[in-house]
Amino acid sequence: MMAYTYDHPHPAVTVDVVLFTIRDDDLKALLIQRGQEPFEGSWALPGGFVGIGESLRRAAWRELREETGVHAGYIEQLHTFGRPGRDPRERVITVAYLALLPSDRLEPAPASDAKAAKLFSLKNLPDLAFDHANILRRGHERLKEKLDDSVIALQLLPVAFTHSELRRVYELVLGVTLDKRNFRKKISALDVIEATGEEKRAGPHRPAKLYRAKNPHDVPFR
Amino acid sequence: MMAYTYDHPHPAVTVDVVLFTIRDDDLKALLIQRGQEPFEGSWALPGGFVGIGESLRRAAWRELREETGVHAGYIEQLHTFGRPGRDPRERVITVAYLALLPSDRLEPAPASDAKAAKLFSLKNLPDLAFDHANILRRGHERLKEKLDDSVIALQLLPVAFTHSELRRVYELVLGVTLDKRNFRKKISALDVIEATGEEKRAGPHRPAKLYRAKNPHDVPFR
DNA sequence: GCAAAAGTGTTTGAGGTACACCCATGC
DNA sequence: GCATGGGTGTACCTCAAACACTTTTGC
Repeated sequence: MMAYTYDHPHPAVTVDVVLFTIRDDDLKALLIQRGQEPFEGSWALPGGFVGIGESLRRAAWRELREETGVHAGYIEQLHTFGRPGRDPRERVITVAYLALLPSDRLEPAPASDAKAAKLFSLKNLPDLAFDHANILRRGHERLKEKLDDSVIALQLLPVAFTHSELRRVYELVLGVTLDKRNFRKKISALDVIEATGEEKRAGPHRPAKLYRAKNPHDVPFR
Repeated sequence: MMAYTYDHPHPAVTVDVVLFTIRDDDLKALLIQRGQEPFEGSWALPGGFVGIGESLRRAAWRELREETGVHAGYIEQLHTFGRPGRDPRERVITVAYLALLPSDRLEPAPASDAKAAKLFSLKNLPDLAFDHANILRRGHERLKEKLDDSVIALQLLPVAFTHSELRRVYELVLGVTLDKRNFRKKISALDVIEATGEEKRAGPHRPAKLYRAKNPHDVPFR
């Protein structure tokens, strides 16, 4: 067993990932069931220790992949949580990340030291380990803030999507209902999507036009 | 000499503080001159290692005080910077804080392992150690963002201030000039300041009414 | 009296909100 | 033919931006 020695005490540094997606007409967060103490068996955010030569963002991306099989699309730093005592083992400072992924690119597959990886509706969350409930809440708040002044909603949709689907993202994240016509006007003013020319038939009603992001920069890592 | 041993490598965790104030009709940042390697003699943000049982915010506040003699008023977490190699000694992850203080409550007094502590105009910054130039830039960006949708500007003013002084804070931080009448209307709509009844005489012109924050919560730690 | 900043309203344009009907389809 | 969601336009209101003159003082 290797040992690492320092002349002053060092906290441990972890990353944790709040990943949101939309599935079954619901905003969901990806959680894992811990396979180790502390909090063995509890649900928690995917995350883990930062490698000593690894960037924080890369660690977040790696831990998410290792514990859930999910390759994050969009990912941004959220906040750093370091209250002494938040981890019963030792002083642990965690850098939280917010990640978004369209449901069609997400199939949880528990691995590493997770017993299970599952999507949970925000309306029906289990108790979470550590201070993860708080981190998740902050992730949701950040997502709401960003939705208003950016095209981040495209990160939660497949490559081609209908206007209704886009509007539904806003409604689910913000927890409101939006006027169809006003929403079209707003999106049109942003000038960030364009019709693909295709249509989507989905039931006994007029088919919906499909759209895509105009600027590939709005949908990185795709 | 004590030694601290762990079974996997731990990065060091520091805090760094971007403190802004307004002095001599200019937006200034507080910097220290390093008294130790690495970057001995270089200018840098005040900051240092987080105590093993100390919260991040408290560490930021303490390091600022120890290195510059300044007791921060407003302080909020900015971002965490952890690129491997940003510190030549070892892996160091730093949690940056944004702090604001009215000039009348700030008298830099170098201490601890700083050779000097001084305010620098943002227009005339020296080269900075580590990635501190980048952190400082992010601090300024955050300050600009927050100015628009909060009453944070009050953190940069003395208890009583004139309308012109308040407007000048916005102008200096945002780097624009603002219309006197429109600005009054905007502030009035926010409903966060009230006249003290006093006036300020400052030269061969009509005296200006003095104002203060209505809600003490807008000026915490004062 | 003159120089200097304080103080004060109105007009205009843009953007957000409220609101109702026809269209194309599957069954 | 009917139920279902897709698609469209107008009126109103609020807020941001442009813009000029009078007031009070120190010298």
